[in-house]
Amino acid sequence: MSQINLNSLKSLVIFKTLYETGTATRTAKDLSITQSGVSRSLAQLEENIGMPLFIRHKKRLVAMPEADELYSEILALLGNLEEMKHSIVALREFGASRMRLAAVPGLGFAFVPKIIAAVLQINPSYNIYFDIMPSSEVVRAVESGHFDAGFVTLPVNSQTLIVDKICEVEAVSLIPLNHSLASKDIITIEDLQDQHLVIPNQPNLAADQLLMQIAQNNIRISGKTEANIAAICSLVANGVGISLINPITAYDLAALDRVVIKPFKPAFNYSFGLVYKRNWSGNQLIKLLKENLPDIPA
Amino acid sequence: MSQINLNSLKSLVIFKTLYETGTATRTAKDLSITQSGVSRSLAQLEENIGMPLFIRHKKRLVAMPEADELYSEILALLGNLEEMKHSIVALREFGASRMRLAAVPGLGFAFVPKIIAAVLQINPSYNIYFDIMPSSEVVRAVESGHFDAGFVTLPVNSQTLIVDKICEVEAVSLIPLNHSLASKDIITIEDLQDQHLVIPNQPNLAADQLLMQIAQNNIRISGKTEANIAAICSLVANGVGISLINPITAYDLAALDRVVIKPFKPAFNYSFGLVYKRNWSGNQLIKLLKENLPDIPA
DNA sequence: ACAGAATCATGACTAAATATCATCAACTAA
DNA sequence: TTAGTTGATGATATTTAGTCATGATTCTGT
Repeated sequence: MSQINLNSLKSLVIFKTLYETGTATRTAKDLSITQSGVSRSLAQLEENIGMPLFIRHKKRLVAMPEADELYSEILALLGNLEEMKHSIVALREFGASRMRLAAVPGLGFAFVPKIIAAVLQINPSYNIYFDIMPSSEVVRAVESGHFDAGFVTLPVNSQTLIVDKICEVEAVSLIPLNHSLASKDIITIEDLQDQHLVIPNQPNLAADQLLMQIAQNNIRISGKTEANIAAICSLVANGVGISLINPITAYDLAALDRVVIKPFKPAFNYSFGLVYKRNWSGNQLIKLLKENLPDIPA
Repeated sequence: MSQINLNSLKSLVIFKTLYETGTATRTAKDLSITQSGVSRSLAQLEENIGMPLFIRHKKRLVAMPEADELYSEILALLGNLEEMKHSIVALREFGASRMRLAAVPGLGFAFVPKIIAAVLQINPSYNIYFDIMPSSEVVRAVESGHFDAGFVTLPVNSQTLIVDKICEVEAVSLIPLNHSLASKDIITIEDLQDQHLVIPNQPNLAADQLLMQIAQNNIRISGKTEANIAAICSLVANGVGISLINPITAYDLAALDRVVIKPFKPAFNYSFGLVYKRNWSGNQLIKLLKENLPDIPA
C-alpha cells in the first residue's frame, strides 16, 4: 500500500461538497473559498490517493463510480468527526464526565450527597460513583487510582495528591432533649464532669483531643460509649449520653426533635479537605464540587 | 458552541501518540518529528478545542481526565480513517466494486458470462448484476443509469454514452449435420436457393442485410422461420433449415454433434461494442472487461 | 450564428500553517 | 555537583493552502 496522505480534512470536506453540488464553482461559493482553490484541492486529493475521482468532460466535473464509494466512506468519517466535536464541546463545558468519589463517613451521609445532587442538578449527564470509607483509606484509594477524588479529614499526608481544604468547623455538643445540660447556651469542658460520653470509634482527631483535655483538666466522666459515627446521634437521642462531634455530621444526622446541638468551649477544630491526583487539577468537575459545597450550619 | 477547528489530523495523531507514550520526546521520536513540534502541536490543539488536556507538572505532561475521554474518541476516529485508507487502496487497485451489466442476447448466453467469470477470477470481491435485453434497451438502460455498462450490437446512436467497439466478426452459416450443404467448405448466397431459413426474430442487422441480398440476387427461398436467437441453434439441429448468425452465438449455442458451422460469402459483418456513461471511463472494471474478452472462434 | 455567461485549469503570487534549530529552565538520578 | 532528562519558546525556514488574473471550452438564449 503506497502511503496515502490524508492530513487535510479540508480536502475531504471539499470533495464531499463537490460531490454533492456537482460543480466546483458552487462548492467554492458554499465553502466561501475560490473556485481555483476547489480545483486545486481536488487535484491534490486525487494525487494523494493515486486515482482520479472525477472525469473532466466538456469543462464539467463528473463523478466516477470510485467517487460514489469514497463519498459514503467520507460521510461516515465526517459524521464521526462531528460526533467528536460534540463530545469536545461537552468536555469543555462539563469536563470529564465520570468521577469516582470517596468520602469520610462524617461527610458521606449527607454533606457529599448534597454536593453530588447539586452538581447533577447542573448537569445530569455526569456519571458518579460514590463510596464511604475512613480518611486514610480515601487517601489510599485516590493515590492508587481506584478513585478520582476524595473528601477527607485533614490533615492528610500524601506526596502525590493535591489537597484542597474545603472547610474548618468547630466541634459541637449533642445533648438529649430532656438532659439537664440541654438548657445551657454553651457547653464547656467542665460540664462533662460525671457525664457519659458518646464518641466515634474510628480514629478521630477531635475525640482524641477531647479525651486529652479531659485528662488535663482532671475531669472525671462517668463512662464512655464508642460507636460508629452513624450511630452516635441515635445513641444520644436515646439518652445514652452526650457527644461531641463535628457540626456537619451533627446537623446531617441529628433527630432534632430529640436532641439539641450546642456550641462547645474550648473549640476543637475539624478540617475537611478534597484530595485528588494532579491530573485532575483544573478539571471542571472538581471545580463544580468545590463551588457547590452545602452551607455549613452556624 | 464556539467553533472547533480540526482540519489537521496530524495534531490528533500526535495527541494519540503522546497519550500513549506519555512523553513528548518519545512521541517526537516515534513520529519522526522534533520535540518542539510535538509541544507546539499539543499547545495548538488545546488552544483549538478550548481546554487543557495535559497538565504540566515538574516538566512532565500528565494526561487530564478530559484527555482520557478524548483519547477514546480519537481512537475511534483514526480507526475509521484507517478503514477508509484501506478502502481507497482497494478502490485504486480494483476500481469501484459494483457494476450492473446488460448485454444483448447474442453475447449474453456465454460470451459475457465468460468475461464476468474471468474478471471475478482476478478479483472475487466485485459485485456484478447482469441481465440480457435487446441492444436498444441496453442503451436506454445505461443512459438512464439503471445499468452501468452494456454489451450492444453496433452501431448504436447515443450522444451521452461512450461506445467502445470490442470486436467485428463475419456471420457464419449453421447447417444440420446431415444436410446436403454440410459437406461444402464455404456456403455462398446462391446455396440458399430453395432452402428454409431460420433467422432471429428481433431486429437484426445481418438478417436484414441477408434478406436484402437474397432479394437483390433473385434467390428464392422455400420459406423462413423467425425465432428467438436462443432457439435458433436448436431449430437448425432439428433440421428445420439453415441459419446465418454471428459466430459467437453460433459457437456458444450450437450442439456441434448435430450441426456444422461454415463460413459464408459474401461476408456479413457484425460489430459488438461496450457502452457506458462517461463517468465510468478510466474505471478499472471497464478496463478489466475489455482485457478479458474471450477468444473469438476463427 | 453569435454574444455573453458559465464551466474548470493553471501560472504566479501570498498568506497561513507547520516544522526546525538553538536554547532555556526545571527536574532527576548518579 | 554534574550529566542527562524533560517540555517550552523565540526566531527562522519550509511546506501547504489559498487568491488573483487569465485562458480555453462549453452552454444558453436570442
